[in-house]
Amino acid sequence: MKDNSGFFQRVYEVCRKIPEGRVTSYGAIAKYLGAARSARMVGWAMNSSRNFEDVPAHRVVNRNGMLTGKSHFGGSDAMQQLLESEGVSVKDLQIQNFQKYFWDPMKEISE
DNA sequence: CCTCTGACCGACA
DNA sequence: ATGTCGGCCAGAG
Repeated sequence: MKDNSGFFQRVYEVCRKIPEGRVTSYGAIAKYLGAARSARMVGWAMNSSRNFEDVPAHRVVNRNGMLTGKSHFGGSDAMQQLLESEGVSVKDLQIQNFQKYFWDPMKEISE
């Protein structure tokens, strides 16, 4: 529904819709975009997202609730700190009650 | 222009 | 249950 023909732009859009204190997985976003097998690119899109501050990549983790991309946040626990700051419990790069904080774009975003 | 890799996920042995 | 492999799109060399 946008002239953004790029796959990345769609990922950014969904990420921006992620509510504060909520997290989602790469696969969920990819699935929402209709490319569950392209989950790898979702994470990669996030890498490029560092050019766009509007994209909270720290709210995006892998399917296990693990902060796999934490290493890309400057090498520090910035990602974990951000999540905890939003009320998300994180232990050793792993989100506690991940299912509870999980935010599914497919369910929340119904267009 | 061609090749390879990348913050993943799911299937198969 | 654990380990390995393939797959998708896009950008960099």
